[in-house]
Amino acid sequence: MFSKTCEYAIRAMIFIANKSEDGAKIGVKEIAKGIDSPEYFIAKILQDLSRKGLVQSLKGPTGGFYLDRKNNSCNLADIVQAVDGDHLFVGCGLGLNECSEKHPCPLHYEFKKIRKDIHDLLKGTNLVEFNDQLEKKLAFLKHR
Amino acid sequence: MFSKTCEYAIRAMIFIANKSEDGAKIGVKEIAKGIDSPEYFIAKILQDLSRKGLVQSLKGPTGGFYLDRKNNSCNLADIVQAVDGDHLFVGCGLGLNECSEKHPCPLHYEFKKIRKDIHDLLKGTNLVEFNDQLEKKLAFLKHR
DNA sequence: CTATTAAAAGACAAAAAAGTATTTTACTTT
DNA sequence: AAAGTAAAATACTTTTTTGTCTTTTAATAG
Repeated sequence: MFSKTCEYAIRAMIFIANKSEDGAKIGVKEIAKGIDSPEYFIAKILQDLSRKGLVQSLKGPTGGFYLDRKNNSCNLADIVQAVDGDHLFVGCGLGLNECSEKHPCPLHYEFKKIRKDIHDLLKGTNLVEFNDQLEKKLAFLKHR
Repeated sequence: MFSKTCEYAIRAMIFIANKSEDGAKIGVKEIAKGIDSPEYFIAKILQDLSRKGLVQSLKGPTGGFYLDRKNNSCNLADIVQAVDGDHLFVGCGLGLNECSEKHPCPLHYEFKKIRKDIHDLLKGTNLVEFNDQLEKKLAFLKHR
């Protein structure tokens, strides 16, 4: 569904949203531990998201990653879009690059609905939405 | 959603189902042309599906790929399962390998529904189902 | 101002996926 | 039986994805 990069990105963003509620900044090491991801890899991913403005960062001591007001209202579709592009949302399920209403693949209309459901779900899901569940340990971002 | 291999596999299987309605056998070249795929690549994919019994094949002159009665009732989920495994149907959307009702990722329940929809759609879609549309050129398996 | 800290940038490496080519095997037609 | 055909098997190459490491830049604390 998502690329590995994108999976890590979503988990990291939820993690940061959760940990930086009070304006704190979170370092790469803590994030990597918190979501069970390779440290250098998630660093690279976050740098990319930072360049794209989905997350804020600050260098130096007490530095780290955090979200500003705008980032907080970011939804999961924004992250997927930034990392994997819109392929999942608009691409042909069978890989035809000319698939359209005028020239549909056999599954065009069926997939349209699925893709819409996925997009609606992600678009309607805000980063901060999980803070409660995470705190109460009703949901998890790592393996155990 | 699917791997490239799986996309080609589905398109090829639908193509074969369509072309071998009357028991004819279809060669790799014709298939590759019919679905706009790399010839050697689709050959390899079909050999794999043949080994797994999802498609029949015969060597030599007048040889090629075709479907027997059983294969005809094969649905798209069977193909996806054979090529990509069950990852799409049962895996965690965020890549946690220990994701479960007892230890859910934040999106576990939402994804559960999506995955079920995808599975139901594929499971409920038979190969031969598209013969009509394809013949009437209401649906296509290649780029133009 | 200096030392330290942490992200940014960019180069590198490994693994997996995608794609190609060659040789072997099996079947048919003559 | 021999020649020709088409899939099977297998080896190989390229590209993409995933993951790691080193150097540079920017911020802060002392």
